[in-house]
Amino acid sequence: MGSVSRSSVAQGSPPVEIGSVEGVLELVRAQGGRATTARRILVQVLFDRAEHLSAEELAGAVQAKAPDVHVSTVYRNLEELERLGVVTHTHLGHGPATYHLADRLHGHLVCEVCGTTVEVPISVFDSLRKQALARYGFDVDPGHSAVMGRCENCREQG
Amino acid sequence: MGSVSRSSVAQGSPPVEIGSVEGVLELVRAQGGRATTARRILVQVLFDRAEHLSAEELAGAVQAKAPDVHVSTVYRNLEELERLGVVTHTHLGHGPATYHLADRLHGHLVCEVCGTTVEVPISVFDSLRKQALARYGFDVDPGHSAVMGRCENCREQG
DNA sequence: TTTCCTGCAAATAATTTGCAGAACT
DNA sequence: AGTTCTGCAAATTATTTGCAGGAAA
Repeated sequence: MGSVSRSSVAQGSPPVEIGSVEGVLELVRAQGGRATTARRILVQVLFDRAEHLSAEELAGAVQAKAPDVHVSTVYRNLEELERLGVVTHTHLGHGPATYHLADRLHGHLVCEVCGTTVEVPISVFDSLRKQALARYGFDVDPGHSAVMGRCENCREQG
Repeated sequence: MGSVSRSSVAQGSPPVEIGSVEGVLELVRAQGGRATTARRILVQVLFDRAEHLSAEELAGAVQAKAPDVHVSTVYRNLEELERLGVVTHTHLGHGPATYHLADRLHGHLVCEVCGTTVEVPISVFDSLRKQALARYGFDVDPGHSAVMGRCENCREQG
């Protein structure tokens, strides 16, 4: 137990550190992938901006640094990063899917009136999770879920 | 208690009975809407088939009776019926939105592997609901929500 | 120099909208 | 008759895919 990635064994490959841009790129390389400019900038953006961003928005942010990067490239990279467990996406009701780093795990409460997303700790899903597993054999993935309803603001108005 | 819609009062307008096709159409008329063929068949289909159906699938079912009804008409009618509180829709992860009668209220567990939807009583959401309200002022709408995860089958395989 | 990646264009899927004519009331 | 609805075509939005050239390893 203890340090998972620090110990340097004789001539083993260096530990993969997933908490940094270069760490993620190393992981990509370890899987036979390559550290391209588009990829590096996308990962950088994901680290810099913690919000829920759509592929389109991510593309915009990437294009601020490298104007030629196409949305389709962003989609392909997001897919790849998701396969590696670095990124997670969520379907928030209407609108496009949103993406963020997998380590920032949380549930989503999405207002069906104004669209605002409230991030909540996954512990809020504990009871639901337990019941779903016991009664339906269903293993809830809170980070991938969007629960609809009305946010405080809209509740006061409506 | 008992019959909600049977009593015939002196000369008041007849009570709107929402539990039948004609009842729904009456409600539509009461709002200035019209009882068209497309509308009637769509409502019929919604009563007959309790499953989660996409607009496309509903259109298909309607077209079995009236071949010329267009998907866009189905979309427009679903929107209208939703406004009247007769129909509810849910976004189930990927894929199209699905629709069903509002009285069949339940939550949805959607398998992120095979796409299967498990319907669960909204009581499964009680704890989540209570916490969301107390801690975030957020009023969860369980019937509109899709919680992602893995169904029993896919859990056994993966 | 080999394989992976990218940009671009075009395809696909889901939904929405404009419009002129058809159908309810 | 007057307004609401409908079918169709075309526009929109989100995402995926084929391909030929460009770039990491």
